[in-house]
Amino acid sequence: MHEYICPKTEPKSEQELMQQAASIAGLTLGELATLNNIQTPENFKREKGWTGQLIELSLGAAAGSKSQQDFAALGIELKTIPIDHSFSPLETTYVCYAHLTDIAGVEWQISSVKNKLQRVLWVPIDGTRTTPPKDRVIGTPFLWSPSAEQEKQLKMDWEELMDMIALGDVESITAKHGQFLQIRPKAANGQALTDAIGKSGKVIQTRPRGFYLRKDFTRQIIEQQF
DNA sequence: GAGTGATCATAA
DNA sequence: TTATGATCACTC
Repeated sequence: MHEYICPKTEPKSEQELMQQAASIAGLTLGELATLNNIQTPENFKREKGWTGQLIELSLGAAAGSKSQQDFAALGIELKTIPIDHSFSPLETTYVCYAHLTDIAGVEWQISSVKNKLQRVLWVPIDGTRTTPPKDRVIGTPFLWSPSAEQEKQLKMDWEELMDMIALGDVESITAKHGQFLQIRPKAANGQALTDAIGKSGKVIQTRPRGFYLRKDFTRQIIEQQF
């Protein structure tokens, strides 16, 4: 176990990334923030993505919003996941933005959902709401790839949801669809609109959506680690 | 209490 | 506006 040192560049190998990841396990978010010279918010009512960005910074991920994996050169995506004391996920996990137009011919194999989830470095973090951010403890990060069974489950949900979008049924999709992968609104507020396919192929305006992993799915991933 | 739908910050 | 990082908070 080596001591945590702020990265200056992106990790060049999986081994380098994993060693860096292991070095933050056991630290609190407050300690890690201090080591990186940033302030820890009192709560996440406003800066909801703060944890994820702190971990990205700590592991040397290139900043910015790119529709690529966090460590593109290594083909690895970074995700933090809030868990309780029984290692159970407290929140669903955002995967990616859902495109609602020009989706004809898009297949699972080339979908951004599969692309993002191919190899994920999960960083479990104690996310009990009663624990202030600075006292939340980082767990042991681990690398995961979907098993054949898990990928099949995701593919089925994805195909069902994409079919509905393609057929102009976006507006009837709710978070109840999909057993493991769901679609929910993803926007700055309820007023945001984007183009989508409507009935009879007409272009309509609707609220932007994103793909999310249900807690049942992420719980499987975490459990298979222990 | 769980889960869905709503919302916050930031970059390009 | 799209997309990244997610959690909040209301309803059931």
